[in-house]
Amino acid sequence: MVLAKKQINKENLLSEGVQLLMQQGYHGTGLKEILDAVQIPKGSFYNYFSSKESYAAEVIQHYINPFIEQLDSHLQNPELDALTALNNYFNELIVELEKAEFKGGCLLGNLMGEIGDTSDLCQKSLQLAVNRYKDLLATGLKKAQMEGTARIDKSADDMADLLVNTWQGALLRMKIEQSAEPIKQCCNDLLGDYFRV
Amino acid sequence: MVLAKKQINKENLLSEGVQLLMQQGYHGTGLKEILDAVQIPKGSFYNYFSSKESYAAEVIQHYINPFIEQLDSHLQNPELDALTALNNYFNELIVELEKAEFKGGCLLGNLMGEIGDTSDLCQKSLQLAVNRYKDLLATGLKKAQMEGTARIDKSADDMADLLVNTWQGALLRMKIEQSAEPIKQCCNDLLGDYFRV
DNA sequence: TTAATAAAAACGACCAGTCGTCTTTATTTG
DNA sequence: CAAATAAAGACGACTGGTCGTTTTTATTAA
Repeated sequence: MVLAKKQINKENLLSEGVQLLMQQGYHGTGLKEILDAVQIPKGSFYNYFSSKESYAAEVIQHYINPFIEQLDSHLQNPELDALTALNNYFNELIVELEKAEFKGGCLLGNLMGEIGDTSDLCQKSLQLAVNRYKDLLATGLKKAQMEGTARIDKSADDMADLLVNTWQGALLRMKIEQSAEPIKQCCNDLLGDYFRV
Repeated sequence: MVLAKKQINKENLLSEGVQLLMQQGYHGTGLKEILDAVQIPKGSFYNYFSSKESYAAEVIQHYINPFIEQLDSHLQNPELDALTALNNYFNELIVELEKAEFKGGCLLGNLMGEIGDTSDLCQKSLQLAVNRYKDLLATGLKKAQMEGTARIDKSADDMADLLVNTWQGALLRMKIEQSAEPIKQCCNDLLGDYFRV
């Protein structure tokens, strides 16, 4: 009961952190703003997290998990080949980003740029999150290779890296152009062309 | 004399801003830190700039100019074909980034992620800077197409977009991996493979 | 002397983090 | 089982310090 409430509070803090840190950045978001949003007193924050920095490190993991699950469920679909599944997954992301009117983008990309080389704690969390995500993409691409839809003269891991990086860069462009064109072009160029046999 | 000094002060503020904003971000850098570094009193800042935001917008332009000049001089080299010139230019960048031990990365990428969708002023400045840079890349790729080294079934402009975006994403990865491998792979995959005939 | 520029001082708002205190739960003792 | 004690959690007020910006004073140039 009490333990449950603590879990809920922590979960709420993490969820709100995902939104606020993604939209306003690490230094652009004060603890007060987060705590007000979830109605938790200032003094209670440090019962849940040891510092703002370690909080952000946890927010990063909390952010990436749903994406991994979503991507995985697409890849698990037995009716689709892996390359189509990847395409469908990214198209879903694009719809979401259009719905959000291109605000925020990706928490990982934003924090990599802002504090990726200044906060040790967050750097490690970002490494872990990005690599977990990249590995799943590589698994999908490997499957596409075995299905004969993806080229085999490049390793699935290298293609996954390229896809992650281009996607991140395209999200940055999306933010300043306020347009879905960069992220659509990313999918067309890589999934629709370069990765194909 | 006075006008000249004012110009020098402003120039120093912009140069220092490039370094600090790139390494610590917009919200992570206080005006005091910048002013202390160039030894200009805090009260004098608003004699040079109307706000921190408009200052950052000017810093962005001040940042990109040398890159455009550097890239342009490579492309102007009459002894090299354009694709080789582009490769040489990016290899120079990689050397610089290794020398800096992967700290900072690119001011444009970092600020796109942090404030690219929250500051109108900086968003416009980022648009201008990125597009000026991208257009020059497209010019180089167009030249490579005419020289027969780059594929012509994709427009030079689209390839330039892809190159900019992948480069930006690779820089983010570089920051958290503390390695030049992502940016090297970007060059290998695009300039060394995908863009070639 | 007047106008323009520079810089000092001060502004309220906000920052991450800590404090002592109070309440609730867990453990020990009779 | 109950009472006493200990530990843990929750909490708002407050810390010193910094934020970007404005107002006021001092200096310079015309």
